[in-house]
Amino acid sequence: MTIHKGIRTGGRSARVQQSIHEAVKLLLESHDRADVTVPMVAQQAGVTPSTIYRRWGDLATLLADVALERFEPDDKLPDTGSFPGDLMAYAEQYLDEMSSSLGRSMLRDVAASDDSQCAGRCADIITTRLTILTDRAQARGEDYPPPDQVVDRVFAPMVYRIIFSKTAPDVDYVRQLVDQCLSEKSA
Amino acid sequence: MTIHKGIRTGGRSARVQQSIHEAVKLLLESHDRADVTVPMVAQQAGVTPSTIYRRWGDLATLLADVALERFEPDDKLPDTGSFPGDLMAYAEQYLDEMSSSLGRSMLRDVAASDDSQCAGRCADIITTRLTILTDRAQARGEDYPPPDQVVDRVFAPMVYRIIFSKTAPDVDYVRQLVDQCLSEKSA
DNA sequence: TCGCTTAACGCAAATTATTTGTGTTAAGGT
DNA sequence: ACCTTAACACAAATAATTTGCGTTAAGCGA
Repeated sequence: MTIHKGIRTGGRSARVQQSIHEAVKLLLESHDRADVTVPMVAQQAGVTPSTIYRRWGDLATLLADVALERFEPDDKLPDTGSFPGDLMAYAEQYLDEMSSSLGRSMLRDVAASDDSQCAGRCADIITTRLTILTDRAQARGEDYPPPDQVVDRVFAPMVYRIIFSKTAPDVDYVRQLVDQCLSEKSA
Repeated sequence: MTIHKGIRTGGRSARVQQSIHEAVKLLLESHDRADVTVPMVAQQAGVTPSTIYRRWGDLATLLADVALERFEPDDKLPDTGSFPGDLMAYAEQYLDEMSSSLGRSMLRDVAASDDSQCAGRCADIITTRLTILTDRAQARGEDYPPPDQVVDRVFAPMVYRIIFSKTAPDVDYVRQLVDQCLSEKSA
């Protein structure tokens, strides 16, 4: 018994949603983000445009939804044996994924989403993953900063520069952020 | 002799641009950002839609352009007599402007802009204003952090929370950011 | 398992937004 | 004052979005 009262999550609906998500991802590889349209996605996915409009409302919402799905991690965070190492590895991986042209536009799509749940979930993903790292640290008996502080000191600056700066941040910059974050009190 | 080679910046062009900007600002007060359209703006401004499409390309670009104009400060930064006071005043003012529903959507519009110059100028405005504050601090003989560090420590977290967090940051949070930023070495 | 209800879809017509071709106006330079 | 042509208005052509309605099948309960 599902919790939802009437909203259908499986069967054909699930297949349609998946094929539309796939279509977006496929089109985004060969086309510029600016010239992919709803009818284009619909044709690629083998559905009618009205299906997409009825479900997502507009292209921006759909793109944000797909981007969010991509942010959802499928791989485990590598355990380097120490919190500083774990954090550095995650931060570098995040930079690598998000500073690319595609990652950048995905970040923009989510940021632009007027649905506050969408952008919120994006932030939740980072916080959740950081909590995994701090849990590990605690289990090891290490000293560590709270996840919120890591967000402020490392990920917020990184995301800010990716979105607003003309030049993408490099690895050295991220290392600096992590080092500075770790050389402080745990509040 | 203007530097531009053929691009017209005055006379009718300037009047049309201004009336379109005014129209956007007016419409954004009574309508939700999601349901203002190009033809709607055109009618309000007394121009034809094709004028807007030819000049800005699409609604998103126009909205980002108008938002950027609004970010451009018309008032002077208040001189409180010390760098900590100046910075706190500016940070609080920024929070006040950007955490409103309108400010939030303006920030999103600029962030979503695929024109890298647009988002870049948004960041430049902050850095430029911070440089004014550090120049004052230097003239007073105060110790102060470099503008880039203030961006990382104060404005990046603030903007990140405004865009991605479900709940807007409050004044206490910003005060904490400023305090923490100032209690560090000037790198 | 078998119906029942209705969410989600396809299809096509109606509406609205965007692009494009052409003529006109006036900004910026000579 | 006189060119050149950027920027605009207008309207026709195209493309995107919305909407009405019939059909399919997901989720639910007997």
